[in-house]
Amino acid sequence: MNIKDVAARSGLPAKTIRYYEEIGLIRPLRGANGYRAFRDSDLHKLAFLARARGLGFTIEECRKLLALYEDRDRASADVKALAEAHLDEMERKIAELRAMQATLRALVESCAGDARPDCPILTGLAGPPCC
Amino acid sequence: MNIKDVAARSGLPAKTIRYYEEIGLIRPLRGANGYRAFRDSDLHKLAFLARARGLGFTIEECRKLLALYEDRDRASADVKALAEAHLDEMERKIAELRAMQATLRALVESCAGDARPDCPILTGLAGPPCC
DNA sequence: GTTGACCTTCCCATTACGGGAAGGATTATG
DNA sequence: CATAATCCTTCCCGTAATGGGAAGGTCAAC
Repeated sequence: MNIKDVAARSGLPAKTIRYYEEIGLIRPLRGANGYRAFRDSDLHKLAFLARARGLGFTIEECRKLLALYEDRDRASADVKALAEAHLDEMERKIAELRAMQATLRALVESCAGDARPDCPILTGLAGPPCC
Repeated sequence: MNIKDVAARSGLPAKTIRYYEEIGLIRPLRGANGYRAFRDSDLHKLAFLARARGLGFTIEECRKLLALYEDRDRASADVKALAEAHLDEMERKIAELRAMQATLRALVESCAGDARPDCPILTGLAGPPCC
C-alpha cells in the first residue's frame, strides 16, 4: 500500500503518517522507487494511533500504548494505569475550563452589551473585583 | 520600574513580558542603559493581560480586549461579543473532553487491570468496538 | 574593585502537525 | 509513444505561547 491508501483507510493525513514514521511510531518498508510500502501491520498501528489520538492521548502516551499493544506479555494493569492517568488529566482540564467559564460568565452577565462604553468585563479584567 | 518589578507585580514571568513587547502588546520606554522602563500604564496593561490570559483568552483575543479597554468610545456590546465567543469555545472544548472521557471511561471500566495481558482498552483502540 | 544581582539580545526547544516548493515516479490518456 | 495528471519523495518554514540558557553589558553593595 502507498501512503494515500493508508491515509484513506486510517483516516490520518499523509503528512501525519510521514511524521509518525519520522518520530519512530511506525517503520514502513521502502520500495525500490523509494516509496513507503505499508504492510497491514502498519495500517493497524496507524488506525490504533488515530483512535488513541482521538481520545486525547499525547504522542508519547500513544507510543507507550503502542508498545503495550505489541507486548503480548503486558499486564492490563499497566494499560489501565495509563488510561486512568489520562482520564485524570482530562478531568483536570475540564475543571480548569469550568473555573474560567464561571468567572467569565459572571462578568458577561453583568455586562449590558449595548452601545455604551461602560463594561464590567473590562473593569473586571483591569483590576481585582472591587478595589 | 524594571522588568523584575513589573513581573512581580503583574504575576507574569519576565520572559513573557519581553515577549508581549516583542509582539506589540506593550511598548515600555527605554532608559539610557537600554533597560526597559515600565510606567504604571504598562503595569496596568500587563495585569490586564495576565487576567485575560488566565481566563483562557488567546493572545490575539487579548490584543482586541486591550484595544477595547483603551478605546473610551467602545460599545460594551463588542466586549460582550468577544467574551461570549470565548465562552462558547470553552463550552465546545469541555464537550469534546467529556466525549473523549466517556469513551475512555467505558474502556477503562471493562478492563480488569491485573497482571494478565487481556485488555479491552487495547482491543478497543485496535479496532471498532465489535467487528 | 570585585562580587552578585540585575539587565540585554539571541538562539534553540517545545506539541503535533500543515503548507508548499522542488523534483522524481507512475499511471492514464490521446 | 509522448505528455499530462497524479502520485511520491525530501526539505524547510510556520503555528501558540512561552521556557531555558548562553554571552555579555550594567548597577548596587561591600
